[in-house]
Amino acid sequence: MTENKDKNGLTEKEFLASYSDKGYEKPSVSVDIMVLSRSADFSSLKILLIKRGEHPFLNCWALPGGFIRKNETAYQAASRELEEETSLRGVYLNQVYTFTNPARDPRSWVMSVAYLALVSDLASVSAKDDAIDAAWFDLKIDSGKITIENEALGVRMFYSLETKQFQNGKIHYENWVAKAESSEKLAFDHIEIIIEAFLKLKEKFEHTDLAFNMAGDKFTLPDLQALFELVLCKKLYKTNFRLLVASKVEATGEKRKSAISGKLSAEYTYKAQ
Amino acid sequence: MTENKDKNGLTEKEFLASYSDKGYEKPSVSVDIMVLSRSADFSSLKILLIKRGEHPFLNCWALPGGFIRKNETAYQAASRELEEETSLRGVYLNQVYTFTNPARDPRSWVMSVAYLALVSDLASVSAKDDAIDAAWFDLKIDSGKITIENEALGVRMFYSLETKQFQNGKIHYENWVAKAESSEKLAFDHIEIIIEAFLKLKEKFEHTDLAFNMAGDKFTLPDLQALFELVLCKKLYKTNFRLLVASKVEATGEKRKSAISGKLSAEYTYKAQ
DNA sequence: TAAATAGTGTCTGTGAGACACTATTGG
DNA sequence: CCAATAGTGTCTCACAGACACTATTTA
Repeated sequence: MTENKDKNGLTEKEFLASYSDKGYEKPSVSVDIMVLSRSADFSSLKILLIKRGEHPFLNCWALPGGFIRKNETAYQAASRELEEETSLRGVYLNQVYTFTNPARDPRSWVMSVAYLALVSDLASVSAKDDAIDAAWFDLKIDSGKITIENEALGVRMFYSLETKQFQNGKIHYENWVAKAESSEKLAFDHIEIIIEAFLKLKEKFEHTDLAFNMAGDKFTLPDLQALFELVLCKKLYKTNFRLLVASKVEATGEKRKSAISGKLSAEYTYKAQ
Repeated sequence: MTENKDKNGLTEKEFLASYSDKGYEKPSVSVDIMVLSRSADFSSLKILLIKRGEHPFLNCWALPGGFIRKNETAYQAASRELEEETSLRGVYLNQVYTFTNPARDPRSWVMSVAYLALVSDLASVSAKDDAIDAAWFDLKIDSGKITIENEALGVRMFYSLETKQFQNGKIHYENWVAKAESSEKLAFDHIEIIIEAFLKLKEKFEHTDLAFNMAGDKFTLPDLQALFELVLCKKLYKTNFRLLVASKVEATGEKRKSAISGKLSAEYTYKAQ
């Protein structure tokens, strides 16, 4: 194979030496990261947003992210940006979807590889670099609407969701399309990224151990259940829930106050299979 | 917002007019498509490969695909390439994963957005453009190995699979890593794309209606079951299988020979919910 | 006529969904 | 002491897994 010559009589080595891709127009490729956590009392989901200091979408809130550099993978870029902007390391980080609408960035042709990061402790973040204007927002996604707000900052963004039918081959799908209802809006197509990442999270939450990336090292079962209910957007039955997680948790022997109720509960840790 | 000026005193309009991204090095972005079908008698999965006529990987077999153009989405690019290379239109086509290893293409920095396409009829493809050297290969993925072969062409590619442990946040995963065991190999990292796409297909096959994109307009239940067994890599029980698909199919009233056994069976069509 | 396959009946175990109940504890 | 919550028992229903059996038909 390596000895084969192409129609111009070049070997692979010769071809590569002479190869140039200067002729083609190319896109920029960025990563955008949905960093998701929960409030200390397990009463709401939290999403990390960064205030843009530059055009376009100057002063708008946006997902953290940045451009992929020449000698790194998208994962490495997401990991690097996450550490630069939040000092977070070693957290759950996974590719969600790649957004390629050529009109998604008014500057130029920019694609974005979306990532989802899960964090258990809010405090581990905002410390670092105060030059960057970052803040945790409450994220509420329920039937028909998305609310993203930070009361202390007086910011509230509100989207309504329509279900839109479409078809792929023989399969009929329903998808959510968000429409901004507030004057403040997220930058770019970041609301779409949030929807996609949240759907993926929901899908995996019941059948994998994702929850334990958001629960903290030690937790009570009432608190863990509250977390599941936040993500799955529905009430769970205590008995069924405890059966579900029974094989994945281990009692520490300690008792402590549930964040959610202030009553004493047994304390557990995650037990990897 | 649109009236705000940035630190250089520019409005968004002025900023965009002066914006240039010429300074940054950018990757090329391609789409690669795993086109999957089945043999007429439902006895094996078929994958469409194209013989490369250029360096690198000259004369190697590769997934169909090509570069994304400036004013299209990745989906449109995949759709266009699929039609150009196979004349297929309107088939199931879905994004799988984005591969970004900077070393995946020896020419230069090339990312690839992988797509999975499902096709019910082999014949609908190879007709078109005979300048392109395209062929259907048998695809067998079972415990520990992948075989991709076309007996008529005398081509057989063989990979062994190792399960590799890795960790993401608190979650421990197992992933498959393929190692080529034959002299002929697929181009680029296409074996990884095949693995990823096949895993995604398996995941969705039982819980969505993907199967009906590969079954054909009319089919018998024994044939449909054979298809499920090919994709899920395991034998199914007739009773349970028929219960599973009962609500998704509708008898046409006709009887016909099962492709798999040559015996008369009732004929069904897909009934979308 | 025999071997193979289409098609149906039914038993099992598992897990989600749903209540009811007791034990404990903070206010 | 009472209201709220931790924790447990158990019933139901849907469904996957597993056999056994009858009906049909090709070879």
